[in-house]
Amino acid sequence: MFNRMQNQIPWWHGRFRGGGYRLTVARQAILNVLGKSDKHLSAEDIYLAVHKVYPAIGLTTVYRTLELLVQMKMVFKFDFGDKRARYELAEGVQGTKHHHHLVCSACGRIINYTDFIDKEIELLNQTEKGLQEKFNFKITNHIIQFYGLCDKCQKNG
Amino acid sequence: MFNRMQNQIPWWHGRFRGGGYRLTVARQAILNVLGKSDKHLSAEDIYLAVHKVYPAIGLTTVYRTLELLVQMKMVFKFDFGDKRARYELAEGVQGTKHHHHLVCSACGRIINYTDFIDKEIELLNQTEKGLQEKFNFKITNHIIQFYGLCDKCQKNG
DNA sequence: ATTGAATATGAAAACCATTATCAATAACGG
DNA sequence: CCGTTATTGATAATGGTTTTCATATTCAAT
Repeated sequence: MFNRMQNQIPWWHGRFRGGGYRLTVARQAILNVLGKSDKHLSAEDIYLAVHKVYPAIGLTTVYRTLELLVQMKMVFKFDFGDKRARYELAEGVQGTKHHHHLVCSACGRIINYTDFIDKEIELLNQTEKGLQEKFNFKITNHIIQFYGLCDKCQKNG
Repeated sequence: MFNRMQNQIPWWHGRFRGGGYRLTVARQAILNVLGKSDKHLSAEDIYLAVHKVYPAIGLTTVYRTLELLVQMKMVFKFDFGDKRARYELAEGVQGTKHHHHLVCSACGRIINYTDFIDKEIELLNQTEKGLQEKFNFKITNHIIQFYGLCDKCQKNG
């Protein structure tokens, strides 16, 4: 019973070993950061958070690991138009819910919303099916995003 | 009747002068390129096309002009995930139809589609209204895009 | 536990689309 | 035609992301 937490194999162990990848300190640290955050972290955000616990882990490794995690479909990569990529745990991983984003063009604030999602998904599925048939395109993913001004920026603008 | 084409004031004349902007050779050349192309040009694509006719026009001017045109809402700027921005004439300008994009992740091919658009627009409008009310967000625009593999890349993959 | 082979990492340099700088040029109202 | 002021081009700078390459780590086999 003692030492249970430390020695327990984390849920992602199989995902790595199964894919032929090694389970390194850096990769676990990065996944931990992503798992604890409420999202939209840039590579540098993640680097800084990881750096507090493991100062030896470099920014290059963060980039490389994120690329790997995206490829493994454990992480989603987003572009909110502010020149830096943003990352968050993929839907389903660690109970992450499907959601879309609302981005303030002025201050960069990002709101996750899950409202109206059901209808969106439904339409998306229909459209995907239609597009697959018409263009013989095998659709793997989609992006839906809204841009605008948040309440604060409307007042200050 | 003679010289009619050359001397006619182009449709965009008023848009510039009305906004306090000058109607320069570079700006007209860039608009011409955008108007003749069937879309998704990068800044460099545009620069090269313009360069054939006006070798003196530099890449910097192309970037600056595109920025201006986007701000004037005459041009849309897109990101298809290949590190370079893409531009096309805005909806309504020169009869451009509203459409969305289907992007091949493998070869970068982009297909415009107008099918299913009506339902998409309808849903988007509903969602926008809902989001405005719930989050007090003033929505200005949206992005909807599908990614996948085109028929060729499915075979070669 | 130790070892060896292959993967993963860090520091630094390279990349490359886009922006900023600044002196020279062009647009256009008068 | 002139003068004012926006616009431009060459060049340098920026900054997030990738490459490079020598070193360190993982982990299966011993």
